[in-house]
Amino acid sequence: MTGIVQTKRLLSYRMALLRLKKMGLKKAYSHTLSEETGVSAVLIRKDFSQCGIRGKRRGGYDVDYLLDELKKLFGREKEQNVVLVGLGNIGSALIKYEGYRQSNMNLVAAFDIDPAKRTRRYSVPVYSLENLREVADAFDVSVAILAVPEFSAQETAHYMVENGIRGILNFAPVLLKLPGHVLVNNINIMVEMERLMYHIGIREK
Amino acid sequence: MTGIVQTKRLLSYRMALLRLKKMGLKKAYSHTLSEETGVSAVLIRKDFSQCGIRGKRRGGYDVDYLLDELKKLFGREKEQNVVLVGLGNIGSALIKYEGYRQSNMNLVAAFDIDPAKRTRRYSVPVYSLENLREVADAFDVSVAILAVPEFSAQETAHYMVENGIRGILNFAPVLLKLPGHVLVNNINIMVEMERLMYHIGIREK
DNA sequence: TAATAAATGTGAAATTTGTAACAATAAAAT
DNA sequence: ATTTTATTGTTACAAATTTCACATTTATTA
Ligand SMILES: NC(=O)c1ccc[n+]([C@@H]2O[C@H](COP(=O)([O-])OP(=O)(O)OC[C@H]3O[C@@H](n4cnc5c(N)ncnc54)[C@H](O)[C@@H]3O)[C@@H](O)[C@H]2O)c1
Ligand SMILES: NC(=O)c1ccc[n+]([C@@H]2O[C@H](COP(=O)([O-])OP(=O)(O)OC[C@H]3O[C@@H](n4cnc5c(N)ncnc54)[C@H](O)[C@@H]3O)[C@@H](O)[C@H]2O)c1
Repeated sequence: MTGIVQTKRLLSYRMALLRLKKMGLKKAYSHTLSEETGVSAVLIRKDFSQCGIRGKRRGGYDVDYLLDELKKLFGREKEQNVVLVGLGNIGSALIKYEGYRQSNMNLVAAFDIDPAKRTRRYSVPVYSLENLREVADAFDVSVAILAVPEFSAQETAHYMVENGIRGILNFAPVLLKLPGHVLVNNINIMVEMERLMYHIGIREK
Repeated sequence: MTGIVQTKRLLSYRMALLRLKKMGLKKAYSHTLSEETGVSAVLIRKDFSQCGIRGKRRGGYDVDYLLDELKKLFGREKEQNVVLVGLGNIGSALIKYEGYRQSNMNLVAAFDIDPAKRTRRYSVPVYSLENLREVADAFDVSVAILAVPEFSAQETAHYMVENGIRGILNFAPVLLKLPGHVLVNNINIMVEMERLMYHIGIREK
């Protein structure tokens, strides 16, 4: 995968391919994938080429082969267990989400500081954060979703890292300050919303 | 703002500044903002410089001045009304979110195809999509959040655009095919999750 | 007041990312 | 069998983004 930093793009090809496969397609052309992902066809071919993924000239790419190759790049051999911290608005949406399996991951538990949230209403158990180490050890969890309020995000993240978490998908709109070995991926919904509104504004003029 | 495409970055400065201001800070240095946003200090200075925002050498930037300037760039004069389409897991998290105001926007209504979702439980009314045009006209709405299932996203988006929507924040993991004048910003939570897991995997080796 | 230190501001260089042009190949059509 | 067409693969180019080096300014200290 020399030279490509854009993991995101390859992952979006994979998603599109899964859709196409479900629709019964056996072959995919770079321009098909382009339509599905919004990435230019040339760039798609270049990405594949750089990853050592080859198609047939005029014959396109074989869908199963593509998915296999992408799986070699991204697919974790065993299913990856993840946990969710914070069962508020966003958290309870994520705990009910059913799409984890498709990405070969598995939500095994959630955690919340509020005892009232620790019900058996969900398909996975909800604990106090004190149990994180135990769960992380038992299920070999190193990745977590963080959906706690802004003001407690830093402290909570710190605690999580102390207890075995090395990767965080962070919904709180703050930059987490954590040891260098920890990887954070931020999702800032409001920034995305503002971006949208800004760019629409521009066009008005 | 010549030459900057990275609206996202400027918006993240703004968020950080609001936090710093709340904490009582009057001055901000590029390295302070760097710590808060993860963007390098030089780049921050360059961004500001290119936007015509000036600091004081050795004195840093005045927080209020910065916020004012950023408001000139991003701030819509009047509050922007937005709507939400799809009141499922994600949708009901977004309808309860309280942070819209901070970005000078206002969620005025939600829409769902399922009559059971059209309760008065929320602080904004929930309608059938048929009422979209009416609401959009009444509240001058041109931006919407789309949180319907993957399979109905395209059709729903199309309908929304026919009824006055020009900007969509899309949570469904598909590329929407819409007229050129419509702007879409995609949030793909599972791709972000996979990205995180992939990059953690790399480090293991 | 002079010296020092700490910040911003910026042109040039380096890096990264994306596009364009076109050669190579395979399938389809004639 | 030959020609045409559609598609991949690649090299060179262009654009954009980011970093580097350092000049400039201002505040602080001696
Ligand atoms: N809800 C949204 O639509 C939305 C939109 C954009 C950003 N966000 C961000 O996502 C994060 C979560 O938002 P939300 O609306 O779900 O918040 P919320 O207040 O509804 O939920 C937060 C949950 O975290 C729990 N919690 C608090 N401190 C904790 C701790 N130390 N350990 C474990 N659990 C703890 C609370 O009990 C609560 O259940 C926030 O940072 C918010 O800014 C949310
Ligand atoms: N829930 C998550 O954590 C999560 C995570 C990643 C991605 N997503 C994506 O976000 C989207 C929403 O997910 P969700 O879990 O909230 O789904 P959901 O099924 O819980 O909710 C979808 C809602 O949309 C409504 N709806 C369906 N068709 C409609 C139409 N034509 N017009 C108006 N409303 C309609 C349904 O009645 C339902 O209330 C999906 O595309 C999903 O893939 C969700």
